[in-house]
Amino acid sequence: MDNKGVFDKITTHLQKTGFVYQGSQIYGGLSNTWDYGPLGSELKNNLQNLWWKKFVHESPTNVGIDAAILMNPNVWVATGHVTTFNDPLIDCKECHGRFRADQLIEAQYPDVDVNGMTMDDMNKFMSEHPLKCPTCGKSNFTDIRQFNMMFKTHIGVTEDTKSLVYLRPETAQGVFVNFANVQRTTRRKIPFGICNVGKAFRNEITPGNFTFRMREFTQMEMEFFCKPGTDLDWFKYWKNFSISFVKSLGVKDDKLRFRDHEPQELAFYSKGTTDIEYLFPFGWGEIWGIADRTDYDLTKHMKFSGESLEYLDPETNEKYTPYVIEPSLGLDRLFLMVVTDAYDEEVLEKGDTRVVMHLAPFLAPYKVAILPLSKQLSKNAQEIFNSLVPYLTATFDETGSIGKRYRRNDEIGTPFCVTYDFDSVNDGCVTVRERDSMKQERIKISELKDYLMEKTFYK
RNA sequence: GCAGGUGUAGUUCAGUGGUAGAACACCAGCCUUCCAAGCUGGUUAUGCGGGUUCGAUUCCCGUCACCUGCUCCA
Repeated sequence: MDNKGVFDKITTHLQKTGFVYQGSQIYGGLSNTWDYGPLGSELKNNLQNLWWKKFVHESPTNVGIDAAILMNPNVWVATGHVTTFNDPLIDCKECHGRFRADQLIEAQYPDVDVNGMTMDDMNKFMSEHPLKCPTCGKSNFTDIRQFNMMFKTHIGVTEDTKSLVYLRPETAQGVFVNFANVQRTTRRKIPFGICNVGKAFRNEITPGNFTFRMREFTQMEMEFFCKPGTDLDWFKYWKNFSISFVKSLGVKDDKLRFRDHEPQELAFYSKGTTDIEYLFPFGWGEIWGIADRTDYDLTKHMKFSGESLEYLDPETNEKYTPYVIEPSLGLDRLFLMVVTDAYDEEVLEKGDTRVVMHLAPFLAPYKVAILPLSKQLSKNAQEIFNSLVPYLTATFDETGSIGKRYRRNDEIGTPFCVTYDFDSVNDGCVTVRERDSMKQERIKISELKDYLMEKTFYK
């Protein structure tokens, strides 16, 4: 089977089993929006909580915040998002190809400095200097149209420019504008990090590959503030910390790699960026970007807000603007990586196949399935279910043969199946069947909770 | 946004200008009682909106979604 076929199977499986649904499905859908179903939302929450545990709870330096999606529009003026990310697009009227005007001018007139040109400048330049279409070679373009990747909306009832606000294109700025608040209220000393999780919105021209590139997505970001000059050491530290977190989720080592950005592809704010990439069926894809953002953001916010965001080192009395290391992670991509890596079709001895999601137990939507061997035993099995759910996510299934119910749970990644049989009534034991090995062992019902919690705990 | 392709049960596929079929899945009952068994019964579909026609799931137009390629991706 080719890679495309594999990815199709995985995305179909996710939709069939209730991990992910197409958005607004009964209305014919809405392009590239996806809803997480009962299983998917559990898995997504698990990933988010583990990240929070590692980066906030277990960290001696870091704290977390939950910043608003809507921000004062001047935030995005300060960061350059309003001006810099207006892509000047033109279409070739002959072959309908679409291009960025600045890139065409730069390529065909290398002596011209396009960075200083406004949209009007470029339109004027094009009328005097014909541009050739790279595809068909003709010179017949539309006027330049601006394309900004930020979603716009309005506060209040009138849709005038005064009330214009943007949906944040990244969660990072919610941290930067709160840098001084957090530092003061938590009495943090540099170095320390602030973590923020939430939705971000980018009006991409072409999203795609299922949930890999969406217009609405969840970012998990940390901004780690450190003294200038120590930034490279911290960059290495958080790069290694991040990759070890990804590896702890149980994905295959040979499908992970670091990729350093070439100098010319670095974002305007970044001194250096490394991506952690995963080998998806459609190719290597970025999961996590670790960037040295220098003092770019704080400096800009000081300039545009007029507020000081400098840090006074209480020991040396030195005053400086901190540098920032940013490990920035797409939760939806982490999710897609985990489920892609876990999906497997096994051929069994009898020649039939089973679909198995080899999810790490601590990630599984359900840690355990409670299965009465017969419907006559449902009442007792239900009591076991009730006793476990305060501690673990569990599911209960009494329909179909026992083998069928094992398969159903294999398909959604449930690591343990507990069968209550006719002997259980007398000996107080149940059969615990493990997903990956298909091995079974008898466990006392009184010890079941501790047994399962131990086996499904993230360390 | 452009070009090409595709839309029929939950899934995979048939089929037709005149009552839309199957397999698997799902539900119920019987049977069975630790890895997709069997029997019986049952639920569920022509993406949406127009047009042509006596009649459209089928032909035409539009729209929406998906796939492939291009453009884009802080």
